[in-house]
Amino acid sequence: MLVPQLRGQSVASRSNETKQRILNAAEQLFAREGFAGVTVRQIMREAGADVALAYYHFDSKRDLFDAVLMRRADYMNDVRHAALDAVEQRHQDDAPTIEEIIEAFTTPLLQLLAEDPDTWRDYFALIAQINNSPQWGGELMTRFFDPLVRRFIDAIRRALPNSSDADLFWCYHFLSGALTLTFAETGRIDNLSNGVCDSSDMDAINERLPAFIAAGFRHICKPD
Amino acid sequence: MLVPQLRGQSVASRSNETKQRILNAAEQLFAREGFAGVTVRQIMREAGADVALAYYHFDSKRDLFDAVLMRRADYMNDVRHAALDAVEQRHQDDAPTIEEIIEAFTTPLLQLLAEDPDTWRDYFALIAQINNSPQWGGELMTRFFDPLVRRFIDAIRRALPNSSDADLFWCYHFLSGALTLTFAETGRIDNLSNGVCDSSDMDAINERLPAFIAAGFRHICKPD
DNA sequence: AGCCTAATTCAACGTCCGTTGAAAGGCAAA
DNA sequence: TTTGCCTTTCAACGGACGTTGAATTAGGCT
Repeated sequence: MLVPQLRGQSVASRSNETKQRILNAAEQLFAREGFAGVTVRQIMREAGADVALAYYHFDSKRDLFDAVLMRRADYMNDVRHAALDAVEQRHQDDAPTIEEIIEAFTTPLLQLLAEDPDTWRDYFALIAQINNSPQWGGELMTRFFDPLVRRFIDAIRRALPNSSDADLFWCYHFLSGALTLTFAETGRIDNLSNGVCDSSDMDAINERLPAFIAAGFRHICKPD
Repeated sequence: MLVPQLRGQSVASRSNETKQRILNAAEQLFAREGFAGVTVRQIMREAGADVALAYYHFDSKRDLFDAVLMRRADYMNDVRHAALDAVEQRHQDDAPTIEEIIEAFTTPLLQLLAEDPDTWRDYFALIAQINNSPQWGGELMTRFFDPLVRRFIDAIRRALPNSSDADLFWCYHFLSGALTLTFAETGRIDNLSNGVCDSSDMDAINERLPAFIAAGFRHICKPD
């Protein structure tokens, strides 16, 4: 099948562009106010398009919400899988340290932020809200992130042999809470510290979060 | 001024009872669906009272939301202040360990859950959502919890002398994320672990969370 | 040119929203 | 019994909600 030469802009790409504009507007607004706090009309006003167009490109408000999540989930998972690949590549004979594994879980997020701050800031804020919501947390986090998370926990299990599953899962849960709050950039730490700390200071986070978490794992996950 | 003998139920106490019924319904619903995900009509249906009554007892939906938060915040802060008092009482001459301080921050929450599970479960879920929301996180957490949190950080500072403020605030931030997610009981860890772990298993949390966090503090907050 | 399909606009649907003013009920004081 | 205050009900307001069907536009194909 031949791909036709496109003069100017094809219909399909025009459609995809508006779809992305809608997703961008939705991502930003959902991140700030949550699913219920945003109306389809607001989103389409922000996207500069007619309300009905939302329902041409997506089945429903809920479907649009899922599409916002889905759009970046695969890429984010790929980046983190690649980081863990690199660690395992480096340690084909010996075992990596937990620090290296945790860093493979966290530093890709910092890289994404460095590449395209505005985009990923909103996405991470959205993930934080979902992770902490009884409504979405159980289902959506599981759906989008379980395979990656399981692989990381397996890697940590090998780095801390004979740890119990319960210890590993609980420690991952603590990691998950610390990580999502930190990347949500709610402004909380800025207020609490009277400006000593800056939510968006990624170097400060990179210097502390992986080491903090690794120390916690090390302390809890010991051979039975 | 004389307090009149009340035959049956006084007007004032009748009023306070419905007010509490409204707050209970609001707490439960806000915890599950967030501020915007709940309507005043839903709340009043759940509370078994007329819609307009919400606006007799509270100024607005937002005011009701604040009242839900405020109702338990003072008591919760008192319990945690008392726990830290006890630690400082025990260590008037020597310094307490970080473990003891962190436990004074976390175990009161477990006690509240043991006393009245249904009530506090919803409240903690609500706090978790607020803490992770860009909309509320900065302002509300600061308003309700800053004095207590500052006192705890001061105590940790004395237990880990010469730590930098930035280290202390960041480590507290990680604690905050881990703690609020853990007490939110979203069901996430149950799914992830295929039932190995149980969100509501407070013993499992008590055995791991304080030790995990203390190890993190110890590792990061070292003399300059 | 004319057709076909995909993309977009327009106008509207029924429903529910947060909120309010006025009326009704209940109970203590006089 | 009447008065007066506190609490609760009733009915409604204007507006915004999620969603839809039909009409319009735009662009590639023959």
